[in-house]
Amino acid sequence: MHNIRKPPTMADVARRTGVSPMTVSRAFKRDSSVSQETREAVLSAAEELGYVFDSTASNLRSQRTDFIAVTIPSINNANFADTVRALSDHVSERGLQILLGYTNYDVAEEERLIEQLLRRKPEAIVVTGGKHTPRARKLLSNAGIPVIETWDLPEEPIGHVVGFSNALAVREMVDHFVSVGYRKIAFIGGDADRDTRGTDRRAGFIAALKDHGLDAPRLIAAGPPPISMREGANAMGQLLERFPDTEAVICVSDLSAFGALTECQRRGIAVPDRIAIGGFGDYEIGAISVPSLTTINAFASEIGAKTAELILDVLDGKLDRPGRVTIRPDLILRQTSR
Amino acid sequence: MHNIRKPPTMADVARRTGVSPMTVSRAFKRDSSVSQETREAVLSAAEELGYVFDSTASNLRSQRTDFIAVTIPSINNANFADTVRALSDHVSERGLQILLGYTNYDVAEEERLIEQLLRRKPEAIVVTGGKHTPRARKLLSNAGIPVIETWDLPEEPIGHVVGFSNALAVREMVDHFVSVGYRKIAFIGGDADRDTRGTDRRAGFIAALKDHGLDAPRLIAAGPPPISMREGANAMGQLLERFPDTEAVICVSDLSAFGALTECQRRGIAVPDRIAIGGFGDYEIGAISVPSLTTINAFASEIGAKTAELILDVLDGKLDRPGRVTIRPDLILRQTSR
DNA sequence: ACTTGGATTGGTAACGATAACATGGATGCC
DNA sequence: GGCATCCATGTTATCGTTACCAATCCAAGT
Repeated sequence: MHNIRKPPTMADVARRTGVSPMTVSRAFKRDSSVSQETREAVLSAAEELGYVFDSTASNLRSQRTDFIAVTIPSINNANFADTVRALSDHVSERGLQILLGYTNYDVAEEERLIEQLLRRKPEAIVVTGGKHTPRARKLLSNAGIPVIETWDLPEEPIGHVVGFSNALAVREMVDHFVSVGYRKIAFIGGDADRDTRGTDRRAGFIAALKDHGLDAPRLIAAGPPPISMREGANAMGQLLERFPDTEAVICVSDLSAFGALTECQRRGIAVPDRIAIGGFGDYEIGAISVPSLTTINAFASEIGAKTAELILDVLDGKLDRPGRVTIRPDLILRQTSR
Repeated sequence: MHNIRKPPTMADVARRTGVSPMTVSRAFKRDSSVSQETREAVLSAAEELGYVFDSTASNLRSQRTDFIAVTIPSINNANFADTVRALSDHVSERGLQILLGYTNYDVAEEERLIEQLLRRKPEAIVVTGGKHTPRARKLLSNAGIPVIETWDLPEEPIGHVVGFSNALAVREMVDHFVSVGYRKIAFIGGDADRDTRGTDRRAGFIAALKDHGLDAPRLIAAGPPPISMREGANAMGQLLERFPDTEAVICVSDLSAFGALTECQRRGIAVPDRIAIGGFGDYEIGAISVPSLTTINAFASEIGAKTAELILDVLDGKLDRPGRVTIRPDLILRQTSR
């Protein structure tokens, strides 16, 4: 027996409780001043009526949505997922909710997504990376809310930044590889410029080799991002055929590095004795695989946590100028390299 | 030079274009009847003013949010991510946007999340799994929107269902393992009942063994979910110590199966000659690892796609009674088993 | 010339909550 | 006791868009 009538509103709850709608509204907030007694009466009346608080009305009137908009390249990437989870955990304590979208590693898609997200009037917007279309930059600048760029250190930040230099992180690995004697070092990454962090990593690789007086002819393009295990395996196959004397390879992520490792295993090529492998991102697989992967920990969760902290500070008015949190990635040496 | 004035509204755009606000509203919709000329004039005036459409007002007045609420146990799980991505891709073509939350494998958390999501007035809500608190069930039933339970086949569905039987899927693997001669078969899964799909898989495992006249004493609890690679490796260690004569082990997911595999590799135990391993979920790692993992493909993306289809049909009024889409998981035999 | 009908545009009120201000009563302090 | 203060609650107007209905215009048909 289900009446098909309009769902109850605060006015209905108010009537039933014998108070004004305003009091009902207050009862549903955490901190507003309502007597304990009244609050309980209101809430139980609401429960009886099956009342569900209507955020849409609240959002319009109060000009607050308690949304934090977030864009990531892919929803299916453990690094970004870690960042989002940490971010979500921290801001949800304050009643803020993540509104997530993914760009598929495409700045045009990112622009569309940013526009769509801004229409929802979030309290702040977090974007992954520091490269955007001009219109996206403009939209973000004019949004009138805190903008946080992450996973990168843009030269001209739009607002706040919580990130690290992808190029420098890879350079650290190159430096180490050269210091232990590797000279013929290759890089496996995505095509062209879609994944801007991947592109930065490759650029860092080339620059680092150059500083050691080494050329970088061994660049393997593994296809359009996302570059995952399968692409890594294929790329390793190409590398072994085109440059069989390669001594070490740095991959754009642990996923491709693991794929590359398995290709070596399939071909009976000893890792690291015949070829060393380095990854990026400190994914769980790198710690567990046999042999375990040398990699770079970019502290994905910490990026999320720091971003949350920054957002809360800005919303509390505790920070009036653009914040810049620099994460220092860590080189983790494991079994796939010396 | 940044004026701190109120952001422009449709009224401002209307004034500048020399039309009524109503016409501006129409120009921002896809199909409304406005002349091409007028629409372009409105849109360019909007761009000049830096006008951003305000969904919050639209949502309230039109009583539509174009949100599809989705709950998943963990944001960091490739299976659920695949489902959400497919779902998102299909519904976004119709202007619908995913509003995602995660429950951390906890029904109490799920209840809180469902309540929070429903306040946002989504057009439909998709939940993972078929086990909920009584209050969560009630909230969903009374929400007045389509409810879709996924990744499970609940006995008493709340509304629509797009899923499969976790127990039957595992049974298929058990049947195969028995048919090729394994008898001493173990199961690695999470503690107790938090991950209800994991629990169903274990129950299916026990029931299947029983039907073959076999006992199931080899149940290894790998800790609270999520059970990932590390937990799988630890559990395999326990298994090898407590039941060294085990011939095969079925793991609650490919992640734990891979962890288990690596533990064998570390201990020099031959897979599958000394012990066979089966996983669940057909994660990429299972196809790439050496040896590759025998697993069950539950068609995560297809669940998302079918869910999207179902939602669109219901919203279009093409489906008036509860839909039930049953996915048939596929046993994939690879190198970790006969 | 006059009606008919489709296409385009406008006017008005309303969605359901809450910000801002007001009020009545209890409490505290000198 | 008198006045300031605080607490709990009420009143009114409003957030920005769009549903609903009305009006206008022009082309086509009789």
